[in-house]
Amino acid sequence: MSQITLTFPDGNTKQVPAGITPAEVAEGIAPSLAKKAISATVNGAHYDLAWPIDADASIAINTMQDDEPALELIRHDLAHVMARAVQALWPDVKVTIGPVRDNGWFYDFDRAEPFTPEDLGEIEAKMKEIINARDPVRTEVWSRADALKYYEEQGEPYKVELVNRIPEDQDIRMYWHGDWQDLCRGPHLQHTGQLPADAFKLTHVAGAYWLGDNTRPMLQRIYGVAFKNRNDLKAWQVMMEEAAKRDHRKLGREMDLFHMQEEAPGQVFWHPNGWTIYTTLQDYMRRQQARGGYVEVNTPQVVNRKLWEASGHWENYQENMFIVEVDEDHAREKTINALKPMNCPCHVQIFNHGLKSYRDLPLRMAEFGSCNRYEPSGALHGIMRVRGFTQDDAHIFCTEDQIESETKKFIDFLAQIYADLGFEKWTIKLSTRPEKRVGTEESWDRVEAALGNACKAAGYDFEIQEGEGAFYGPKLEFTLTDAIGREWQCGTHQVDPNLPERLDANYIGQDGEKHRPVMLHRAVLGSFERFIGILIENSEGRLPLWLAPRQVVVAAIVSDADDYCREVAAALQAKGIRAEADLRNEKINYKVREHSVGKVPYILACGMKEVEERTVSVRKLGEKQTFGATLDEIVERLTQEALAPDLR
RNA sequence: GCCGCAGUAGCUCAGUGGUAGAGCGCACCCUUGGUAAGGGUGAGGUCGGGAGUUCAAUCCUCCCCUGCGGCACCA
Repeated sequence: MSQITLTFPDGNTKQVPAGITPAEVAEGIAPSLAKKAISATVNGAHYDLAWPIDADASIAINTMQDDEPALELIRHDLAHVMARAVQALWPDVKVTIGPVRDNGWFYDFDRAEPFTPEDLGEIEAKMKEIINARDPVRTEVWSRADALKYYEEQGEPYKVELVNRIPEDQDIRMYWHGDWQDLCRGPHLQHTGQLPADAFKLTHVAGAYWLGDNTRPMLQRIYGVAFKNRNDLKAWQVMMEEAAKRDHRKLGREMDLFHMQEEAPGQVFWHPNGWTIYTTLQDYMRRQQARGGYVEVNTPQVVNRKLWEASGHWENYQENMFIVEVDEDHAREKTINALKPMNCPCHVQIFNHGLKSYRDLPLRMAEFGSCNRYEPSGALHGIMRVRGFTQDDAHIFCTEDQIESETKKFIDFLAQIYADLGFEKWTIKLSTRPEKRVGTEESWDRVEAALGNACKAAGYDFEIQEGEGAFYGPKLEFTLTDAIGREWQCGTHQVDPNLPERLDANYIGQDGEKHRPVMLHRAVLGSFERFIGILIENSEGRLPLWLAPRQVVVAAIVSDADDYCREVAAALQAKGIRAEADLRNEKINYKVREHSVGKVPYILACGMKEVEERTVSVRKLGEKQTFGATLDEIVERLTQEALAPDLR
């Protein structure tokens, strides 16, 4: 048998027979390592301990100390253990697929009856039995014909389909957990006893389409989470509770920001507090846009179908549009209109009004554009996914040569805004040409390169999302990370040569001839509704002072201080601070608690001591320690602190 | 849109085949209290909407609406 050379992480090499398995390699190093081993990393690929190595390779034996392979295997093996438990409890259930995802895994089953929460408890118990049985995990490579025959006999139609979907040149691998078997590419642990019986939890059940295709049957999906040990599971549970505390729907109620009701699904009733955040943010964006060289416009809500036909929305986007018919009784003839789902066609109308010269380009046209989209009912979520919303939208009309510099300028613009709003960490994704597309290869080459170059020029790396661009052009997506590590895609920047073509936009070039401009669709926040939701969740309602709807409450400790409290509040209000006096017949404890729960950044308490000294006792949100300040000092301090970041 | 779950006072929730309760909030009274809930009294509900079963429905059945968790969607 021929020899191969294995290279270990410490640089040592060893001659071994070809076809050796990582399990044997581990055994050769130390029997204790062989026992602890969970998998191997061979030439960078994750290997099962039972897979033979046929050629020279670098190898590292993994144990539970190695986080990434350990979690991958724990979650993946638990997916199989769960499927086995389900079939043990309900033999008629058909198994499908069960990948690792997020902090755990899911597995989809075909079962007439949905699973109940009680079922989940039973499944968990059965899984623990399986883990405790320490069943060996075995792997075998089967022929396609054998696999098909086996699954047909077993009555597992989904597995038959999966086998048929495996590419011809790929091995068909079967894994046995004890006497239960599943189709899987592996790798897996040595035996189920390596799984942590106390560090996993089945979380919920949900419907999911087979292969993610809404024309295929809906299956029952069970989600689970798993970690290396019980403490990590607990940490995850704490994290989930933290996330629940930040829920903007809950905070929106507690802070009296907005409400929604069934007569207007997917639309927001902004209360005074919430609307203050909204307008403050909008004022800030308006100043930024003015600085960024944008002109602001405003366009109609209800627009005749003819324009949507011309723009292509009628054909491609009608499902998502609110259609408005005007009846003969009211109009001379029946017309069909739609609420605008996007602003771009209207912006082209403004561009087209009057002749444009190359000297007008780039023309950056911004609108706080109120749009309505008939989003599918299941998609609605608080103020994050709504049917009526306002975008911080703009379209940059420019030449193809200007795309790169305009893109860079936009990235700089967006970076400043994200920084001002407290988001330090964000990433860029570049989506490239999809399979179905318009335009020449050469123009896609040029435009994709322009976007990439602009990112680099602005000093940012980007990740490529192959084939995820729009049919008319590539796009950049800007995703920010919030305080608890969740990601939100907000900013977008899309190159569109198509709409100017469809709506016949043109400008007169230096040569005196008509030319077609390109449009860049771009947004920084996305929508005010969603972005405010993100701001709330990111800050847990503790918005920075300049954005807080109620910035200061002046709370009277005794009623003899009422007049002074009014005076303090008035002095702050005179400086533009959103201050109010709380003169209610309540104890200071009560007032402090209520305004703390209400996330008011500053409480200024005043009793007779403060009245006599003309001071205030300052309590900052989240801090137990109070401090004293004179009236003049606190007015000066808060006036400075309450300035928007761009006005400091 | 699809699967599952839910909808009772402003909020959080309990409850029953004979039309309903708590805590918080709200109003009024007492209390003037020094940094996260002082005490008392009171008002407040077509039990999401419609239909059906029943002597009787908030409760059982069906349809619809809305919300929640996913899936799909996000030209």
